[in-house]
Amino acid sequence: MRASNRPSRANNRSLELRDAAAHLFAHRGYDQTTVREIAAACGMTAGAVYVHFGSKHALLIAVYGEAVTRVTKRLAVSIETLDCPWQRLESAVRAHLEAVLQPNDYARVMTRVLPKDVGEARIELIALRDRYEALFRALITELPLVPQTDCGLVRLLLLGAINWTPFWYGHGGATPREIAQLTVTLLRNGLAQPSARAL
Amino acid sequence: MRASNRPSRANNRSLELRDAAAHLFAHRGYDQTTVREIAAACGMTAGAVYVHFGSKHALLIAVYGEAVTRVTKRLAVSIETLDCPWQRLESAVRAHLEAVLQPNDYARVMTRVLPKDVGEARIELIALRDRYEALFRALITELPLVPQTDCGLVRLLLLGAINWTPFWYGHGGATPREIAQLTVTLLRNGLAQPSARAL
DNA sequence: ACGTAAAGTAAACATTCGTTTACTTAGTGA
DNA sequence: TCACTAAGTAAACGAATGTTTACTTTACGT
Repeated sequence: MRASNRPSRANNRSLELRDAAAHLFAHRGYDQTTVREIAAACGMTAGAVYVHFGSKHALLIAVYGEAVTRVTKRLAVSIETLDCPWQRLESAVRAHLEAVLQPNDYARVMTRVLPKDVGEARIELIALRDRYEALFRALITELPLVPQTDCGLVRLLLLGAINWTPFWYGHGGATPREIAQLTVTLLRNGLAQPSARAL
Repeated sequence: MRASNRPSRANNRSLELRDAAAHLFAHRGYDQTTVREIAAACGMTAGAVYVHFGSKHALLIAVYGEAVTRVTKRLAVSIETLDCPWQRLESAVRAHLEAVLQPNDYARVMTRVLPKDVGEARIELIALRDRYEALFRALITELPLVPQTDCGLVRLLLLGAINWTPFWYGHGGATPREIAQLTVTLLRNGLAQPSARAL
């Protein structure tokens, strides 16, 4: 009746494998990471990976799913106490940036491996990502924008700007907080000198 | 003395190869494209590719260089008759988007294959890309922005937003012209209702 | 007419990769 | 104790890849 310390057998090495895969996918990309490397990172043989995951694709989907779950949770927490729509968006952008830019293996996979590059697993990855982007859709819908603004287009431009950050972060010198501030200020007020502001 | 119709020998199949490589790199990515496919697209054998290019990496660098040259030229033409800094930027963004979004093999390579994914050729690709991004640096420097704006950061966010467009273009329904308009309007005036505008 | 050198072929080379197979180990429940 | 099953290993498989080699073709200069 010792159900609590039972998992001596179910010593889930699956999670260990998933973490190792996340680390390698994030740092070297999906194609450049081999199953043997993932296994070796856990002190195992390549064959043993297939006891836990049916294929390399299945491993990627597991990593990607966990990434979306984690960053979704983090984002939800960061905005739950805020009321102002602009503040909520800025906080969400900042949470996203911190997740993506800090050496966070799971979050990095979301921007590092592109759904287009993984063939069969494409559909499942896109579904996972859509679930996440819906959060931003909601935040943007809340904003008091000038009439007839294309909210969908705004969301896509915003996500593009922040999804691209991993490719230059570090060379700019700006922190995630500063990037988030400028991004949302830009979205709200623009950058033109007030005297030169026009339609 | 028939120097004009001489090139029956120098029938530059190198360019033919480069074009085929551009097409395949743009549509399937660098890793997923094989040397044999590129050769077959020109009705050749894989071995013949190495008569013209020393390696697959060299072929990529040739494609990438040509891409930068073409899009640079196109961008320069699009802004040469304009004076207003905001109009110049909008025209440049539009030219960039049209190049990247239309089925233009060379321009697509610039956003489809990421320098990080190609190992040794990384340095040369980054140098080529920097040359292009310097054009945007100049356009942004011309803008009458609110004081103490981080122009570098603005440039990176802008390029991120438009570099990411290939991943969603077509699902949004917007044309390159509309995307460019919204992008620069956003950069200039922001999107908040005038009544709610604040620092 | 002839030698040369570029252009191209066919085939093999040497890896590398994802995956499978046959076998071993060890903890568990009855 | 004993059969059962999950976990893991070692090795091989089969396909694909970038690249090289040896050989052939062909157009041009002299």
